[in-house]
Amino acid sequence: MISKALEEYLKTMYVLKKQNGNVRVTDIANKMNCSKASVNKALYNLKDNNLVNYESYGTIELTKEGEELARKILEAYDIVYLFLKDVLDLEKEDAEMEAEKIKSTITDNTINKLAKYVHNALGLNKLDCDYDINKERCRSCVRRKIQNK
Amino acid sequence: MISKALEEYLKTMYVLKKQNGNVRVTDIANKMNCSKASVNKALYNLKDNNLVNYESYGTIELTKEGEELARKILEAYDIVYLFLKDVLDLEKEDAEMEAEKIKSTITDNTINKLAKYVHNALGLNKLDCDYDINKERCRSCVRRKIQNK
DNA sequence: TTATAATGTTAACCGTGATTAACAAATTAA
DNA sequence: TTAATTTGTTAATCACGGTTAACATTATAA
Repeated sequence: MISKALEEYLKTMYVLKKQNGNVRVTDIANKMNCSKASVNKALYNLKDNNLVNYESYGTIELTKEGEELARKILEAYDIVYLFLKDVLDLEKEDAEMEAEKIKSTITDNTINKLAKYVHNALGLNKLDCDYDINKERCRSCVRRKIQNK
Repeated sequence: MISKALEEYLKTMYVLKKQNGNVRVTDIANKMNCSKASVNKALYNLKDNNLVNYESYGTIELTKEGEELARKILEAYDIVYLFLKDVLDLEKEDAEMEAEKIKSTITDNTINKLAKYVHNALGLNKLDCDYDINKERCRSCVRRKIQNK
């Protein structure tokens, strides 16, 4: 089990890869509002956990395992975000911030139950996830999560 | 704003006071599964924040401010717990663990919205019983619900 | 092609929250 | 009342996640 902090780095790398096609220390640092030194540390830590491949000054690549975990983290975020925004009726910005924190603390089981609940509360066709990275992936992952239960 | 770790210590002190009538380093350490040294540190840290009164080898007393914060923390826990257990249908033990973590990360605003939602979803007393940290009504409403289980 | 700029790395450091181990103080039992 | 036990304190240390500042490497523009 890696730390919540490392999960955040991994998630950001995954998103940047989808967005830009590549992943760079500077971009991660900008996105996460931290120093490049911190990113560098995190990078080698994730490498030790077999979640990224990396050599000094080289390209950052998520391993298969790393990608799976990143996707899982994003799915959790999506579900919590949807709940906060569309069920609890939080403002978009608040929902984003809170989802980020909550998704880092709860178990898979809770996420699953929440997904089910969100699905029922909102209706299958209306799963309107406007998480800005990748609408299709996000929507389908939430739907899949829900339908599998 | 004190840290989540310190909030936990404060909460535990409040509960022990209610339970035993007094608060002791050893009891806190046992309840929180940590060393007495850690409790001691936390104690002086809370003292610096005017949340407890304490002198070496003396009795531990929560200040007015400390009691208020402790109550607020417990209220947040109750709301989240109720949601997880009775709305999401988690097992009691899971709901307890998850509520502990979630309540430490979310804002008052989210707690308020969640409280409102839980009240509606479970058909608790009055709709005008808006959750509010300072409203005794609401707290007792939720407490009653929890204790009925 | 070489200076300059951008990018990435490393070392030394900080705060927080935890630990253990040795000690001090207070309480309890003989 | 004194010895033993329990309770509380302190110092030294650790891991983690972060920082800055100096440096190394790579990329880019003249």
